[in-house]
Amino acid sequence: MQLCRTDVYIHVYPVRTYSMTETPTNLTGAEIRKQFIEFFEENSHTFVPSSSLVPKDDPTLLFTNSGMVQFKNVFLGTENRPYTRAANSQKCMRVAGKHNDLDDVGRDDTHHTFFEMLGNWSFGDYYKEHAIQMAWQLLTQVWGLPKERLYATVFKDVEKGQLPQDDEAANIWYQQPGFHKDQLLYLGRKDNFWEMADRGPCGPCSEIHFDLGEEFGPLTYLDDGRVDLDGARFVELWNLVFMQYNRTGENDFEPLPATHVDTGMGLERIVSVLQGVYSNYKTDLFTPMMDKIQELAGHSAAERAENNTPYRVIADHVRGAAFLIGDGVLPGATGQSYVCRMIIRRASRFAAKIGLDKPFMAHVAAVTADEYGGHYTQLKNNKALILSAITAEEERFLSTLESATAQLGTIVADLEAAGKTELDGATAFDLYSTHGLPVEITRDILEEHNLTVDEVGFHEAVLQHSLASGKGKALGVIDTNRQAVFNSVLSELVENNQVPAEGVAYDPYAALEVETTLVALLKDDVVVDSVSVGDKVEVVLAKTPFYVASGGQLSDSGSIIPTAVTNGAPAWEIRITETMRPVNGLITHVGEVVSGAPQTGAAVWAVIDDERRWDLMRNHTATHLLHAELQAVLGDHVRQAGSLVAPDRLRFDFTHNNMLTQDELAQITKRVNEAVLANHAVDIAYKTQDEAIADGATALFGEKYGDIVRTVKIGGDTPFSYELCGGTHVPTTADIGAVIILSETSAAAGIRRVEAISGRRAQEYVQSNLAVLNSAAAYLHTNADQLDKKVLDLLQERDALKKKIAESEKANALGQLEAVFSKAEKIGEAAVLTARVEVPDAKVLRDLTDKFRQSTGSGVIVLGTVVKGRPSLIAAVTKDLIGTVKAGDIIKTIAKTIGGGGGGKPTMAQAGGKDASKLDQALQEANDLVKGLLGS
RNA sequence: GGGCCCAUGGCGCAGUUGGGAGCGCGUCUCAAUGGCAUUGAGAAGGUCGAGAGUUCGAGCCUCUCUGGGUCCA
Repeated sequence: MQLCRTDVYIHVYPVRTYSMTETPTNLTGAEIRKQFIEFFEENSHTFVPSSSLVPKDDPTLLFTNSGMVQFKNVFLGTENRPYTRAANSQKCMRVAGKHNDLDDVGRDDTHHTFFEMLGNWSFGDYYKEHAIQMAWQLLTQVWGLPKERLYATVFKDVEKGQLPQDDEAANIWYQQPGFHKDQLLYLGRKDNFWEMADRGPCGPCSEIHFDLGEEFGPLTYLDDGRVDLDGARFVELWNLVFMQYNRTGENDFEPLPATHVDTGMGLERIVSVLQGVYSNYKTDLFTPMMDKIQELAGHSAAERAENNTPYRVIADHVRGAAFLIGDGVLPGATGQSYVCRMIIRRASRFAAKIGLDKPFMAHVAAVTADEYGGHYTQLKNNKALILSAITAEEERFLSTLESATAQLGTIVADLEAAGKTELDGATAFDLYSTHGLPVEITRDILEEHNLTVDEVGFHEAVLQHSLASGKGKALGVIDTNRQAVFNSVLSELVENNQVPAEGVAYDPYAALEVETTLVALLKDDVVVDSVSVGDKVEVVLAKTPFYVASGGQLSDSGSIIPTAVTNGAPAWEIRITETMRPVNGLITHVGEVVSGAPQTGAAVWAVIDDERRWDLMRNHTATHLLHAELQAVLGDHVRQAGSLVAPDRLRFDFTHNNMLTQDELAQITKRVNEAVLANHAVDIAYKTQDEAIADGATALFGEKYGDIVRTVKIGGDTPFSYELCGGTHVPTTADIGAVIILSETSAAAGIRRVEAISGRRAQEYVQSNLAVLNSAAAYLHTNADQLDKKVLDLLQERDALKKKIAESEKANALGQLEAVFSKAEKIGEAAVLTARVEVPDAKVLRDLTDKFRQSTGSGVIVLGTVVKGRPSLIAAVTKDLIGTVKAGDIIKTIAKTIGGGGGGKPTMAQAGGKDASKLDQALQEANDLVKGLLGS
């Protein structure tokens, strides 16, 4: 298997002459990318397609930020690939975390959010000599870069003097044909030593720098007389990393069993050098988008030149957003999705500066998709989605701005009314953090009113907000200690031959129980030999039938019991609730010891809960049917955007802009159930990724494909569902039973969510709902199919009766009032009435007081009643009297008498209490009180 | 993962130490005009996101949850 060659064949391309300023190459960016890959293919490298921008199974990274990300586990020794030499052009994103270039984008010619990194790799194959040799040949012979302008750096441990200086690399450089020996420099750890993390594989590196020439200024020199490569006239082209150590401690470097090469060269940069344009944005990687922006803005060449920054920002960000959406990252509020939103909004802001204040980016994104779709097919395949998602985000941003701007409008009015000239920082920040109004826009609007923002206060608010947010654990970051524990567990097990070199044997597709060995036990992340009842543990087995949650399907649950039987029963049992893959190659079973004392080394049965597993399989296959029928009924724009396969339900998110109609839902349900009844075989096959895609299998977003993929096909030779999928499925579709869609909702902008049940749950659901329906029909003396009409009739009847009762009660109460009106006394001009009435609720009491106030020009009324055993009081005063007597005051006083409280406005107040027997007393008090007030 | 904001009729919104659920647009009916645009009069339409709590009383206060917005990680 090992493809270890010592005689490196270097393919010789025809020599190309090249002179920097006079005749730059006419190669396009796409051709340069292609030549890079072909050059290394000719040198026995395997072309490995770029992995997704979203690193799978790597919670420490938000985005793929260099070419080696997809090979990380190969370097760590936990993953094997069928090749030892690889080359690719990797999609990268640097907008978050340690590498964050966002604020620099647009200000200069070299920074990007999204970029491509060319690289070649050796996994225990060739080393320094051939890596340098091939790099030199590609740059000088194939691409014809002038040798006198190329500088190389190698490692010297100037900081600590601990590691040997890399004379080996230096000597190789000296041997390269035409290399200028005085153009080699030794640099320290900061520049020329590469580490993946604090611990792990690392080694010296060698960088190749290019001298742009005199027009970028004179050569500058360091104190010791060496040329300063950080000077303005140099660009770093290529970094060759030579991995040879495993760092095990602060000062401990052990030699790796095999040495590796990892190189990286920014595509945009090498293209700008080869095309002789000195700005990444002037290469043909960007000019088509820049031209489109100019066309949309209607600018002249001079206007375009004046607005270089907005042009660069828009071109970069739209390109980045297109690639993100192509990899399934839609604009949203968290994680990667937020970054996608952020760059679209940032572009929108800069677009406004050049008059593009309506959604327009889809036109630019279309150019990106066309230009890059040849090499990156996901751009071509998802073009419609990319365009619609970008437009939707622009629209959302514009409407957010509109409502936030309106809010700022009232704030401005208040400021001006108060005669202030400055908006406080907290408010400015609140407009941003709560309502999404960027502070730049706030400043612009304030400026129009000759107002300013308190910048100091604003920055303080930013800091506080960031501090408050940082306290929460960052998204899914596994702490490195835990990872180290699991890595050492795995390597020890492999070393002792307790698990195979490629890790724990994983086969969730065959038997539901297997006989194996318990090879490790962990409690609180510490390896232990035995555990006891009640302990929460993690169990490692040599092989496992337990499914590890992935692709939306949840883990299996089950038991681990010893094969040895004591007194007719297993000596112990561990209940497993979840399985995990903390590091590649290692699978842990998370659970609790329910009996006995399990020990490492025991021969065991690993037994899955089979009914639950069948529920999962039914729901997973049902998900595939649903996906296929959604696409068939709604159209080809339907793409999976998330999926949950649980034992009791399935949830499927997909891209679609409108709510589904009842008709569509009915049709989809019908078709899915027809597919179930047709009893199609579910065919599982393993093939290469290329074969599967060529065969018509649906590749989902964000999948990291190995070289061999698992395909799930339903419908025989003319399949209607054909997906790449690692999940577990029923053998034939009739095993699913009925599929019932329970709900259809919105999951996010442009994404609908369907929830459904199948199998046992569907059966229970139908049975229990039918029971309810039938008993309801029986109560109403009708049949189930007439029930809805009957209920409607009853509701109408009920409403009519309620209305009638309310009217008659009100009439009755008014009648009472007329009867008590006569009891009203005259105190001066004012009529005073306190009375007890019988009414159904407090609302009628209010109606009565209204009636009183309407019929007497001036007066005070206090009414009392008892509703459901509790006393209730109301007082009302006509407006002319509220200077003398206030309804609220009366109520507050007399409410105490009935053991309650109350209040209200001067004209009307209410109270409730507990002691109904004191109601008459309270009314008498009210009468005395009012007379007293009016009399005085 | 954390901070803040929002949720009231079909839509857009108001609702002021807790005490009458309202406005505009739209819908329906009637009238004016030969008809339409339109105008006038009237009507229907709301579990105030869900649940719990405090209170005599909650759209309003407290807590939990759900959905949406927004920023930070």
